[in-house]
Amino acid sequence: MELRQIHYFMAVATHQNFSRAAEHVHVSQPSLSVQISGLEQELGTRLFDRLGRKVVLTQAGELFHTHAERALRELEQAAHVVHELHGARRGRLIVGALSTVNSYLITPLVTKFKQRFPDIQLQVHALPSSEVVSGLLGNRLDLGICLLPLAHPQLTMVPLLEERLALIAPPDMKIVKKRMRMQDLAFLPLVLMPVDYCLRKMVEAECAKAGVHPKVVLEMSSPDGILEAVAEGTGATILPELYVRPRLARGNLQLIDLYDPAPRHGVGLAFLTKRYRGPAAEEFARLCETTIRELQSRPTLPRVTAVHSYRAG
Amino acid sequence: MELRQIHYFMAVATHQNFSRAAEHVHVSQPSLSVQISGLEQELGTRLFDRLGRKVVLTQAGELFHTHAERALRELEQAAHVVHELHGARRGRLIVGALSTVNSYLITPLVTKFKQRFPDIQLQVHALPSSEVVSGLLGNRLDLGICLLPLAHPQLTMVPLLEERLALIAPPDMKIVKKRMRMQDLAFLPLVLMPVDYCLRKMVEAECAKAGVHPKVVLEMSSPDGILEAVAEGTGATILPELYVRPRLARGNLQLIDLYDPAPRHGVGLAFLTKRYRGPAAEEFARLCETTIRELQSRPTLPRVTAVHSYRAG
DNA sequence: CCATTGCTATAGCAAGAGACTATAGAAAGT
DNA sequence: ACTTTCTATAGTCTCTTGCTATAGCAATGG
Repeated sequence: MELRQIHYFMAVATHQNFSRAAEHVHVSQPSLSVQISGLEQELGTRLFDRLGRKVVLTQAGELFHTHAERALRELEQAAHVVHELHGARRGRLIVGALSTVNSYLITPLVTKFKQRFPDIQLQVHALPSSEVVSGLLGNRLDLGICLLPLAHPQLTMVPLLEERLALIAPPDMKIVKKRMRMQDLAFLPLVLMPVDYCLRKMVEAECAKAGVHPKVVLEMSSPDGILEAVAEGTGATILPELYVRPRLARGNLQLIDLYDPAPRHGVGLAFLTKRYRGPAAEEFARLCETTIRELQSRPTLPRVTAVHSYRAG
Repeated sequence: MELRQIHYFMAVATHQNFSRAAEHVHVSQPSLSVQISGLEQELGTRLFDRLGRKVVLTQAGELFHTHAERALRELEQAAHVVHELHGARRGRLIVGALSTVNSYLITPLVTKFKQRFPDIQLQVHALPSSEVVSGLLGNRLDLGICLLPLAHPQLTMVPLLEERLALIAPPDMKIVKKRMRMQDLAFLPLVLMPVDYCLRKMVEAECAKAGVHPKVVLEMSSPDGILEAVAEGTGATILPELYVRPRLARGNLQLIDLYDPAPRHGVGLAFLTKRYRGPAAEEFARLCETTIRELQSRPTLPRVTAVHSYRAG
């Protein structure tokens, strides 16, 4: 059974006439006759009664017609949904992002994305860098935002920005200057993430580079919780500057640059190299870069208060 | 879009591997690759992510898959129902039959037919001969049983039987012999069908042949009503012998043969010559002939009392 | 009653689509 | 580094399908 035969069949059924049906499907009448009779032979039954002037469906033809019509509709639908997807008017985009990046980058990004592609189902999961990677490899994520450097044969990395870590101290803590050496951290009580967290490991790595051993007085698993603890004077902490900056507005925290060496790390966009990402993902990636440019041009970003319709699991 | 492409697509989707899919659909791997990439090109999107070891559907592929699967199911169904029809396990047969023939031939015939083809939807309409013909020409009937002779260029007639008309008289009417000349009808009060009925015309035609003018004392449009009137002594009537015979059992009617000339007419099976009739109609025609042979071998047929599930409109 | 018209089926020929073999090229496993 | 596994490409050949011309059949009109 060939799709061509089905199309011809439908044409004859509607026009009740081989010659006109042939015109309608842009073939010669004999070609159409041959195809129809081929179909009839394959099915073992006449589908049309050739009654001289008119051609009408037999019972078999009628039964066949109902199903054939539905089949063609389904194929049309199949092509249609794919084209909708291509125009990004349909589809699903699953992104995994570092939780800190999530808070300052994703929030405005999602707003823009939803404006442009209101019908794309967007999911943004806050995940540690390792799970972003495994999610990409396991095909559970379309895009990932994770730490650099990362060299994996199956993944492509696009560097997005450099995150600087800054010291966050309670307002009453007396700091000599607006800057502090990494070595001076050794005498400071710190509130940090638990040891199995990515952010903690990064802080420890930076301290190790400077040859200091941080004095941890409290471990909390949520960055916001840590900031509250700091605001209450429990100690200082070290967090990505971009993450903390919008939270400084309330005035109960002070931000101190660290140096010698300045703690920083790259953040990049990752995806499976061989995987076809689709227009929605491409656009998301583009929006990432423009959003970052905007963030960097406005050092003190006002807190975004809009409610976003994305799920962060 | 070709059906071949859809089949190959489904195979790759299920096996997640081009080579094995190719084996499964009995083509070489390159042929399958070409077809898939042709489909992708036509749709403007990748349908599969070739991830080295595995091949998985893209989002577009998944969307396409659901519809493609349904389309294939519909086509399977289309072929299936046609085959069911071919095996006479499905379908509809619409027969138009003369009302008199209807009563004695169709009743046992329907019983047999329903036994052999329980799933065929059978409709038997009691119609005058002219409407049988127009019904066939208008494609509203699959088969017809009508009067002979009938020569129509589009219709094929198969003679089935000769119906003899007989005089039916009340039991108290004194008849000299069991036979009566047509001429003697002139003095008999008759109960006949109204003039626009086929049966009435036939009776008048037979009388005309014998040169007599029937004396009609009552007109009724139902043969059974006529018989009741005759039984009550209103007059005699003329009806097909086969129709009346099973109704003689009650003993309130007597049947007298007519002769000189014997009134008779042929009855035949009719259908559109060019129309494909299908196995159900073929079988119905065969059953007609066997049933008639049975009827003629048992001159006094017992009244069939079974309830039949056919509609007579 | 013959000729014409309208429609479908068949025959023969030309072009194109698809299938196959061989092979390149990339990635995963040993 | 080598081998294996898998997909993509190139070239050749065959089969399918399309086309034109025409036969054949029924209905219609002069």
